[in-house]
Amino acid sequence: MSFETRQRIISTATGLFTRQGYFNTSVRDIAKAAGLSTGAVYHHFPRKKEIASAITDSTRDFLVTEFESTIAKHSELKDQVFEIVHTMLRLADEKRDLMEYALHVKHREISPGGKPICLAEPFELLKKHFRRQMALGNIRKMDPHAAVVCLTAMPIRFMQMKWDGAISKKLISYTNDIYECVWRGMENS
Amino acid sequence: MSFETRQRIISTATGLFTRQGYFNTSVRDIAKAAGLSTGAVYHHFPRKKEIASAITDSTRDFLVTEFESTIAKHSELKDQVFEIVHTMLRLADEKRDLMEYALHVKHREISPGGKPICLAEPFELLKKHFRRQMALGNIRKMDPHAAVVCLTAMPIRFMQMKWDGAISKKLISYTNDIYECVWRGMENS
DNA sequence: GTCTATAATACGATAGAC
DNA sequence: GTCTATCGTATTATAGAC
Repeated sequence: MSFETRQRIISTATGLFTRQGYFNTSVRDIAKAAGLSTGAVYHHFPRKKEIASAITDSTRDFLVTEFESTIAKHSELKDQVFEIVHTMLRLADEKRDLMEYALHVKHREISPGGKPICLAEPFELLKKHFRRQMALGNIRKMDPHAAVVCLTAMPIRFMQMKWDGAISKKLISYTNDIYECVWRGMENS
Repeated sequence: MSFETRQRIISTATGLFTRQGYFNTSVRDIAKAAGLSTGAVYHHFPRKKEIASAITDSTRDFLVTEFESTIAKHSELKDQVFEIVHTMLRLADEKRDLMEYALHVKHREISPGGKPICLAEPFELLKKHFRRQMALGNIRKMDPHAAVVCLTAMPIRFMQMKWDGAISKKLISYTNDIYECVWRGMENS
């Protein structure tokens, strides 16, 4: 099945989908950019939609692993919060295609009923963690949804603004400002 | 030019674009849903893209007016912040199509170089206001971008989650939780 | 201003040779 | 596994009657 070819198709498509959108990218575009013919692409993926699904799956898995190891780095919640904010911004700077695909591509338009990556496993992972911390009294009492959104909303909005061209600086340079807002928003004081 | 017909095309298209996406909506779809023929639609709009532009323009104007009057309601910043959060959530509940179009439709995919509505005039309006408040010492010193994102990120993320089906309750019911996080994040204490 | 009919094109997907 | 060639279809947009 030529694993490398399949992988090249995936990474080529990720770039094209995020840069020009799923619907503005034809299978011909992907094939040409990957140095293949349309026939070859269709040999690896029965449908265009399946290429998008493959990207979604690998992105989701990557983010779950990344979040798990980020949380494991510290024992104090305060430090974990800083580290999560930092990681999200760093990934947006370093793996732009991957993060933009996860957050910006409208999966619902591609396959009806499809949930965005950020609301699936990676989001649930964080929600569970903060529910425990809330029970322990380490953050204020509030709706569990609100706690996770308090943590992720600012990093995500900054990413979206960066991708939309409203920010030119590296996102990582906003780490402290964002962390301060986030932590003050949830700390139990 | 039959103003009502033009208006019916716009509101019909807004619903279709937000529900099934710009690229999954054909001009035939719009015409049929509006009770017209494709020829009639093309009489009012030379290109499909222009329909999207017309929606964008009216949405932007609406939001600017809405934000201006919301800020004018109170003199205390604290109250203004609550009111803005409340207004954003209320609009998302009451004018879903309009808000979802403003925030969820990927304008960049429709016309290259197009900025999202939320980053244009409405966003700039809030940024100017908070820059003044920061100079007056009413909120903590931080990057002006960060201050506005601190205010808008949580309401916007909640909207996106609602539209993606992750939330079923009315958004307005989260007003207090969101306001607490936002205000604690920016207050000068 | 609205209709029907159709032109022109691009796309997803397939067939069959190599 | 990869290629070229092509089918069938859907889409944007136009032409011309009413």
